[in-house]
Amino acid sequence: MRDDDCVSTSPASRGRIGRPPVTTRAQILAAARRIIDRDGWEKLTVRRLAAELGIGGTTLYHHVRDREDLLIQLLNEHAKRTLSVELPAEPRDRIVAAAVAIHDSLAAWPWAAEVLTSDGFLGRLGEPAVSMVEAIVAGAVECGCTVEQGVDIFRNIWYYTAGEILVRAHSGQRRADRPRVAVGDTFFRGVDLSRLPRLAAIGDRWPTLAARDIYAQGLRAFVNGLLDQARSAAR
Amino acid sequence: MRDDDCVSTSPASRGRIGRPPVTTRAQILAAARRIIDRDGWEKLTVRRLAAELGIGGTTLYHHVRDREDLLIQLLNEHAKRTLSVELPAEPRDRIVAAAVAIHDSLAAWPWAAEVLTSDGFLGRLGEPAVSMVEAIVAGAVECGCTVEQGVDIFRNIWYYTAGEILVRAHSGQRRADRPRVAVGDTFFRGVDLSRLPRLAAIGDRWPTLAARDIYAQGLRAFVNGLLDQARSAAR
DNA sequence: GCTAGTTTCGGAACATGTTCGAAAACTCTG
DNA sequence: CAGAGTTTTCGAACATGTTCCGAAACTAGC
Repeated sequence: MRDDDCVSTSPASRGRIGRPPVTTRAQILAAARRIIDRDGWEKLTVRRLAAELGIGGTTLYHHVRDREDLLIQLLNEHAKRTLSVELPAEPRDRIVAAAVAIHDSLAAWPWAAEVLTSDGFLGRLGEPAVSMVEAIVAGAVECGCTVEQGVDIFRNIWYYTAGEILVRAHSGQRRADRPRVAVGDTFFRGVDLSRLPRLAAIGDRWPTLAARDIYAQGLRAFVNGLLDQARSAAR
Repeated sequence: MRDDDCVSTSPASRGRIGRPPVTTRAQILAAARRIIDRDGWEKLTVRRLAAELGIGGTTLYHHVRDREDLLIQLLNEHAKRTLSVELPAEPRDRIVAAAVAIHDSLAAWPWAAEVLTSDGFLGRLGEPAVSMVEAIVAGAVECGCTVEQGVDIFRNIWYYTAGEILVRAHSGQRRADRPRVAVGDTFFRGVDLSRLPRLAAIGDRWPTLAARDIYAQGLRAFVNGLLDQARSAAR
C-alpha cells in the first residue's frame, strides 16, 4: 500500500491539476496530534480537527476518507514510534515476541478497539506492523509448518490478540453507574457470582498477573497448541 | 442480575407510584423484533423504535438505559432461542462444545461485534450463556485444573472467541470501494502481498475450511495448549 | 485569453444517539 | 380533598459523523 492510499481523492502532489490544496496530510496529522496532546484524545472529533486546521468540516473529507481512515493513519504513525523490537532467534520465541509487540502497541493506542473493527484492517497497516506479521508466519515455517499452516497460526493469534485488546479496552471504567462486583479483577466485573459457583469459589484469590502477562502467558499456550496441532496434522 | 436490571429507572410493576407506564419492556422488545423482521436489522434505530411504539423518542430512554442496553436485551432474547446444546460428557470436548456454542450464537447475531465492546458485557449475559461459561470452567476443573486455572482458561477462550467474532463481523463487505486482493479469503483482504512474501507464496491455495471450522480447530489447539500449561504449572 | 476539465473548499442539511427541562398523570399521606 | 412525592411522557436541543451541491481556484489545450 502506498503512503497516500488511505486518502480518497488526493492525487500525487507532483503534476497536480485543479485548485491547489491548502491542507496537506502531514498538516492534518500534526493538527490531530496537537489536539490530542493539548485537550486529550477524546476531544479529537472531525469538526474540531477541521477547526484546528482552520478549514470547514466538509473539507476534511477531501483529505481523509473517513474518521476511521484518519484513526488508522494515526495508528500507523503511532506504530512507527512504538513498534520496534529485537526479535529472538529461536522461532517459537520469535512468534511470541512479535505477537506481544503488536499487542503492546495496540494496547497503548486509545482507538485500538474501535479501529480493530474496520474493514480490511490488516491490509491497511503500515510498515513496522506488517513486518511483525511476516515474522510470525516465518517463525511458524521455521518450526516445521507449511506456509498455509503458518498463515493459519497467524490468523488464530490475531483473533486472540484482537479479542484481548477489545476486552481490555472496555474493561476500563467507562460508565461509573453500572453495578459491579468487587473481585479484584475487572474482567468478570458485574458478573453475578451467585449463578457461577465455580467463579464464586475463588473469592478474592484472583490471579495477580498483570493483564499484559495474562495475555502473554495465554499466547504461549496457544502457540504451543497450534504448533502441536500443525505437527500432528503433517503426519 | 434480575430481569429488569438493564432498565434504568423502572421499578417493579407491583406497588408502583407515579404515572402509569404506557410502555412495557415486553412491548419494546416485541416492537424491536417487528422492525427487524419487517425492515431488516439495520433499520433498528432509537427513533424508529419509538415511532413503532407510538411514543416520543425521549420516552424510550426511561425504559432502556442505552442503545447498548437495548441490544443486550435483544441478545439475551436471541440466546434463549438459539443457545441450547447437548454438552458431551468428556470434559475437554465439553469445553470446546460450550465455547463453540457461544461462538455460533454470537456469530448469528447482527450486533455481536458492537455489543461485545460494551462495559461489563459478561456480567450482563442472560441465562443460557452463563451456564456455558460455567460449563467451561467446570470442564477445566474436571481436567485437573484448579478453579483459578479454570477461570483463566475461560478468560483466554473468551479473548479468542471475541476476536474471531470481531474480525468475522467486519470481514464482510461493508465498504465496496476499498481495494482488495483476490486471495479467496476475506481475512487477508486488502493486504499487499508484495510485502508479505510468505503470504504471497500461498497463491490460491487458501484453506478451504469454513470460517466456523477454522475457529473450532484453533479453539481445540488452544484448549490443548492451555490444559497442558496448567498441568505443567501444577508441578 | 477563453473554454474545458479537475481539484479543493465549505455552508447547509441529514440521521444518529443522547440530554435537558418542563408538563402530565398517578399514589400516598395528611 | 389538597398537597407532596414519584414516575412517565415528550418537544427541543446538542454533538457527532457524513453527504449534497454549488462555488472557487487552478492547469491544460486551443
